Amino acid sequence: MNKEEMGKEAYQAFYLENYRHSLSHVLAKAVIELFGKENVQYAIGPQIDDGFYYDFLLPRPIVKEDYAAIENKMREILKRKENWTRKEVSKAEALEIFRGQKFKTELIEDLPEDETISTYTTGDDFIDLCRGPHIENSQELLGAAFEIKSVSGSYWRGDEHRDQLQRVYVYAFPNKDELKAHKAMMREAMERDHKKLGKEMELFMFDETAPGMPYWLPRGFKLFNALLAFWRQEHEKHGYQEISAPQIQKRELWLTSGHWDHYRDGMFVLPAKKVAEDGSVSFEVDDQDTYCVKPMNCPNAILVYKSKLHSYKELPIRYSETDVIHRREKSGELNGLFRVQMFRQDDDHTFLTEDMIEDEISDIMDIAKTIYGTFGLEYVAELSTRPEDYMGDIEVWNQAEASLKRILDKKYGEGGYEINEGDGAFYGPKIDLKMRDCIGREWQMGTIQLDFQLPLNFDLKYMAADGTQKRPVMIHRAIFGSMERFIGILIENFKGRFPFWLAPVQVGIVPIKPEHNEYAKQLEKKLREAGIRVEADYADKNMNDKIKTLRTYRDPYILVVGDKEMETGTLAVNIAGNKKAYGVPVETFIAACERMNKTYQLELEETFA
RNA sequence: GCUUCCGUAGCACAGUCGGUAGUGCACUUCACUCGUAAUGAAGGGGUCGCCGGUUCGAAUCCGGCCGGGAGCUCCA
Repeated sequence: MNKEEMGKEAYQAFYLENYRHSLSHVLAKAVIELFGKENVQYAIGPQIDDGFYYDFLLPRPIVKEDYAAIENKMREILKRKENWTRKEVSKAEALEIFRGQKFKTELIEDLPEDETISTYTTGDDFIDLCRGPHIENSQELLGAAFEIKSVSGSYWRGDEHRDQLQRVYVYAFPNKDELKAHKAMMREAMERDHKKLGKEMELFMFDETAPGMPYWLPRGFKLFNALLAFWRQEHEKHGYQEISAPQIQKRELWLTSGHWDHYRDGMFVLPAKKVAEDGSVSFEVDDQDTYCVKPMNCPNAILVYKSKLHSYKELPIRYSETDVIHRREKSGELNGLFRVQMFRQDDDHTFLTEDMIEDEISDIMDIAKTIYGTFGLEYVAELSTRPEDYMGDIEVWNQAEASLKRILDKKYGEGGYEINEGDGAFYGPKIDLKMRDCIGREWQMGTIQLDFQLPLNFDLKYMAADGTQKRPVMIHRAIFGSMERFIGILIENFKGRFPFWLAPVQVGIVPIKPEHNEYAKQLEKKLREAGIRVEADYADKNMNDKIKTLRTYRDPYILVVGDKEMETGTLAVNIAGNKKAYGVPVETFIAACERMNKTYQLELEETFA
């Protein structure tokens, strides 16, 4: 195919892939030349969004000091201007060519007997198993810009029980400018890092004694509460009722729910205290007195549902819950607020009849649209179907999956969503909502899960119109997913400059001299009475110091008050730490703040007319 | 859990060849009373993550553990 037939964009994408993929062969060749062919088992080397990687099994770890040598070797190879030749071989021939290369051998063995196997030879000493296509001569890559990004571990075929390989990640772009732009983007992402901003803005912290369990600091908790208040307001409109329930419960409950069997590794368990006859004390997991810290809210919502008999007329019943939950994670998986062991879901469990499912899920999607839209976030739906370790009747699963597909087809059009086969929860299929932040990263947030299993385990019922008792269906759902993770995403998405309504403290006041304190106090009072989160610095110190601190906190507005303001009753407003507006009447400013709090608008107002 | 890197004052970091610690910001005090990101001076603050080993001597070398980052696997 050529440029004309493919169209410009497709051609560029093809070319980029071809470049990256070909460069990955060059990386493998370089590593082999540096380490010696007999010492290298090379696995696979695909292209990725910003370059490519290649997995190797090597006699020693590759360290940073090796990067330059590898890059130089790659450049040296390109300068040889070697020809790349494609050759089709039989399975037997392929096995012979890659004798001694266990990963290649395994790949070949897994191919069907009649598959056409192609190899690419670069120069006269390097051959790789590859579908292609590739460049024809190394000189085509001479202009390409590449740089080793990092080296890390990865499992052969993603299986943690198999060989752990060293994965060499390389940035690769057609030219230096694009590489430079990409690195600038990476730096931008680093600057947005919520762990860095969270510390700077005093939003949250961690302590070694509680790994993965965030402490919300005063400023951070103001933000947290503002977010939750918004969430509550939206859900109230849709008939949600909030409950709160015990944090720990006897093991018995988790046996009934199935979590003890399916989720035990993820639970913090409190063993029972045993006192022997000789007075010695031990702790054991037993049937009676062992408690589990809740990893999920569902069983409690069910107990609340079960506390009385419900009529079909009451359904759907929606019990929402934002209690703290705890989940044990493997040590290497924790990551700031993105992956924690203690968090709050914006959870809900809805009890309803089968024929209500479609309307209900449609309603949940409307809520999601409103809420994500408030933050300006784009999102896509992803359907996850029956996993291997599923519980329950396969027929029920099939029906549930079919109905979810129907809803998604209706909402987003056929093919307007993704399907993730086998990735559902053990109790039912689910729809996940994934968003993209303003620098293009994808996050899993909301989830909507159908559950036919728990109503069965807990023998749930409702009184149907015909006077018989029937079993309700359950929906687990969350829009933010976890409040903690969502706030982490928001910090990075907004780079700490939150929309006004969400900012921890919305207005900071800086009196220039102590004699302006009295006026500043009146102003502070006025703002607070208007429902605006405000702080003022009355310390006897240089006004520049005060401004600096409030800018670090990223208060949306900083009001500097001095003689002029006192005389005229107006304000000097520092907007987002950057622009300035002078002579703003106090009432006008307050009205703007109240408006932003009411409408949840994204943009910070800059003119106060 | 695995691979790899890291852990020095509240924060950001320096610390050579092993000889019991420094800088900047922040904090405290004094002076300055200031118009939008660093006023000046003085001062306080550290069992160098924890435990053990090597050594006359360990922030430094070795081992284990705890915590953190980047990935893998898993997940909200």
